[in-house]
Amino acid sequence: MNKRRYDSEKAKVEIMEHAVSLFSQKGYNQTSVGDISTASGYSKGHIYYHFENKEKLFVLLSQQTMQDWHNKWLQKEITYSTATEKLYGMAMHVLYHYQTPLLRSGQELASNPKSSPESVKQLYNLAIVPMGAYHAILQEGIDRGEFVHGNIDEWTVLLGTWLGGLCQLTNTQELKALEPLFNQAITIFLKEIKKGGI
Amino acid sequence: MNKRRYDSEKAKVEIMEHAVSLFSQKGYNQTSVGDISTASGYSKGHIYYHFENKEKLFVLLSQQTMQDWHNKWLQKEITYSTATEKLYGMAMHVLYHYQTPLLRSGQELASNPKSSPESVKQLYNLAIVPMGAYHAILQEGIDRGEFVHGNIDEWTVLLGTWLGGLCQLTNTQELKALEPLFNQAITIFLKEIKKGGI
DNA sequence: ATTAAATTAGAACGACCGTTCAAATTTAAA
DNA sequence: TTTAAATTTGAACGGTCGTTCTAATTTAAT
Repeated sequence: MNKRRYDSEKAKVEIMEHAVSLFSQKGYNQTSVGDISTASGYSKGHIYYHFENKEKLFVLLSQQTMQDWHNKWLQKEITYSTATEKLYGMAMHVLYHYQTPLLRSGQELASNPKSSPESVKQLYNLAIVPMGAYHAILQEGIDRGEFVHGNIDEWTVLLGTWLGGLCQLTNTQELKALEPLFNQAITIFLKEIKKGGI
Repeated sequence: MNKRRYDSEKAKVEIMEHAVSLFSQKGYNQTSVGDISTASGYSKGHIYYHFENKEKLFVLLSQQTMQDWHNKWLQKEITYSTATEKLYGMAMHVLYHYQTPLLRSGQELASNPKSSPESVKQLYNLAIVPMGAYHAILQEGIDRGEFVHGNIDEWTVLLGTWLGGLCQLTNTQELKALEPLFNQAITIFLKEIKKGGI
């Protein structure tokens, strides 16, 4: 056994990893700082050395997770050539990479009157990220002549809520089994917006 | 001031009303029995005279709320003559009467490992009620020749998740403003299932 | 080698929460 | 009127949790 050396950054990363996992599994309120301490192997005091409080830690984790999701999408996006393909690709990206349980924990925090308004605001702002991605695809489809001209903002919300609703199924069903459902949603949605009829 | 008389049933009802309101506003974990006691004006001890514990109280409230929603729908349903009309009517019924905040609190309870498995099961069973209502409309549409023959179970899930996703918007937006969105979702969905093309 | 800063641990605190319990009050039956 | 049951209260308990604080340990600079 080597002599232990402090590596504060490694500790911070490990704490964050375990915290994400616990918040996703148990929700915000039911995950205690003690839980994170036990899981990560670092003391409670040490967690407060790295993070101001539990709330700020959670917000940071949520933002990072959402950023991660978006970055992965931007990488995958360039492998598709049409907006139609991108919609199907996005459905799979949401199904497999959208961290539904973590984001739902955010609703727990946001619905608590004791939470700081700033944190609540930051969590609500997270919803803008996926909506922006959907909007970009739809805009591209219109520009490329794949999709008809229509109320793009309304389309964005409709698509976003549908994918968001479908994501709730990931609690109780296997991801693989949900693929046809996600694809079918895109197919139906495309009938509305795609140029050239059925 | 009349001499006060015990009216246990009235007390029970009042406690339940305030509990529903609080669970909806603040979520399950963030609503304490003390909160319900203060709001209803009955002591904590009295709440436990009527209900075994907080968890059972919440499950009862959820079941009653869902039952209520369904009964109201059954009454309204008979005012529509076609399955197509019923779909639009159902969208409005969901928008205005589905108690999204309360039901979301159920996810809080269900995601807590300390919750009794029986309660969790009962909460999950609640989702069957609206799905059953959607299924009935789709079945009727097919039987009446309004809708094409298709995978009715898949349709049910797709419709249910879409309406469920749209309901999340009720947190941040006025109900009235959401009407066009709900209607548009039905319109798009109908393009997929309605007989006779576009 | 000395020293100041960075890092980590763990005890302790104060607050809150779900639940229990014994006692007080009211009701209804005898 | 007496008595037992139903109803209601409020104090109390045991537990948990977020946070703070002090002290110990390690690191890096002098």
